[in-house]
Amino acid sequence: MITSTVEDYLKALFLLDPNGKKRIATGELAKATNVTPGSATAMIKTLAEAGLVRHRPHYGVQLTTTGRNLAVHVVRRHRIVELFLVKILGMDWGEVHNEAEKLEHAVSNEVIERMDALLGHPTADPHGDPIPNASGELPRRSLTQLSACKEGDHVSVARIHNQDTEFLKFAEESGLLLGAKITISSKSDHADSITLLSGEHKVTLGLASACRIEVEHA
Amino acid sequence: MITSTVEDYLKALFLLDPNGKKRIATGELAKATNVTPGSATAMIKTLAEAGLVRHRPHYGVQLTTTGRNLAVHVVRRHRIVELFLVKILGMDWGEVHNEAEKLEHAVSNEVIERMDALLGHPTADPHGDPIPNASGELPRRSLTQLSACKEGDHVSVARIHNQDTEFLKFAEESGLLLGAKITISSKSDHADSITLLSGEHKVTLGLASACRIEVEHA
DNA sequence: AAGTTCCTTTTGAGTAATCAAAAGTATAAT
DNA sequence: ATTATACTTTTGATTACTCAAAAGGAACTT
Repeated sequence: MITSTVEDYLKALFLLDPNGKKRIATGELAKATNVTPGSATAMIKTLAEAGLVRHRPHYGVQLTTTGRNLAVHVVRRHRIVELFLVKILGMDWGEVHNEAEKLEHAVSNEVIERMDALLGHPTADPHGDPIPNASGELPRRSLTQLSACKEGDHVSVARIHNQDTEFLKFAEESGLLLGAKITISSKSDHADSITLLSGEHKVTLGLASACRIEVEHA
Repeated sequence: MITSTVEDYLKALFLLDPNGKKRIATGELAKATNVTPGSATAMIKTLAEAGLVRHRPHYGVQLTTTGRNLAVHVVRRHRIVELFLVKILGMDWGEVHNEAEKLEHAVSNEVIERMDALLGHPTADPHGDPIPNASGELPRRSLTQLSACKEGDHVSVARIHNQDTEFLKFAEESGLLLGAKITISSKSDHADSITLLSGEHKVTLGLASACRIEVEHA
């Protein structure tokens, strides 16, 4: 049986490289799963023995097709649960991530499919992250990082992939909600910041934060 | 931190004796938790060290106040989740038990309270089992075991505490749903059976099954 | 080419749970 | 009082993780 720990490692690998093209370093995986590098090495070995990853020592690790398939379903469960908690139970979008971290390992397929139907087969979770469908395919949208926008651009917020509760609270207060129409008022690579107009709000973000926000050109 | 295994043991002890008056034998606990007696002994020791149970070797084990309190909240989570799965997600009452066995360890208090509110603060789950309130108090109803009814009694089904999916399917097909009005048409202690009328259905049950059904006198 | 740095892997040890089987205890039966 | 039975506890081993710290490998400088 697949343990929830294994699911967490697979999910981490998937999120570090959704396309499965890159090789992931042990240290990267360790950081993503909050364990020491030694623990990651040990787990990589068992994942490789189970045929869930390919590994070449001192080089990197990559999901196999089997591994990716399992991972994508963990992500599906996570995102459907998140949306469910927000839409049906009325929870705050900033607090559902941690909740979903636990539930993604406990909800059955049956429950997920019922939630999915109740939600009308959604394609994105409350943060705008795409929800893989039941076959494990990710819906494709062409989004741009906010940090890559030019002065004068009119765009709408489509995704905020930052799970930090405090940041999400700030984003909400600044009117940076999903679907919000914003205008880039200025951008400075020297100052490492971007300023935008969102309704009546004038917000300045560092580029590090801005690249975690994705937008859609109107 | 309390592991989900510990929660399972506490819950089992609670369900074996909801009033906390009896001493539970190691073997009973082992059977309820599906482990070998040796495993139960080992766990009892760690529970006792954590102050969750009182134990006298070769005599029996009993929940402490702390242990009972934790247990009753596990049961609350379980039953609210069950009702939620049936009422909100439209699942079959026969299949939600196993689902809830996993979810009871994963849902937070926050989620449970929201489910509870959405369901209108229910007092019983889909099997008629009482749902403890947020303070851990069990609602009290005066129910009678179906096996203790006399010929001619008019009663209504209030609780079916048998988690076996097959039995629940049979009960449903026989019209033995919660709230169903039934009449005891005959009872034989020799034949170890009871026959009753439920709508147009005439059903005969063994007393072993009949004592797992509780009824309310009209 | 040698050295330094950074990262990865190995090693050894610990925790939480499990089981099978041996050893021990209490109760009931003779 | 002894024995048998039935249950409980102990023991020793296993699995699935974890960490800290030692050892090893790859790559960049100089």
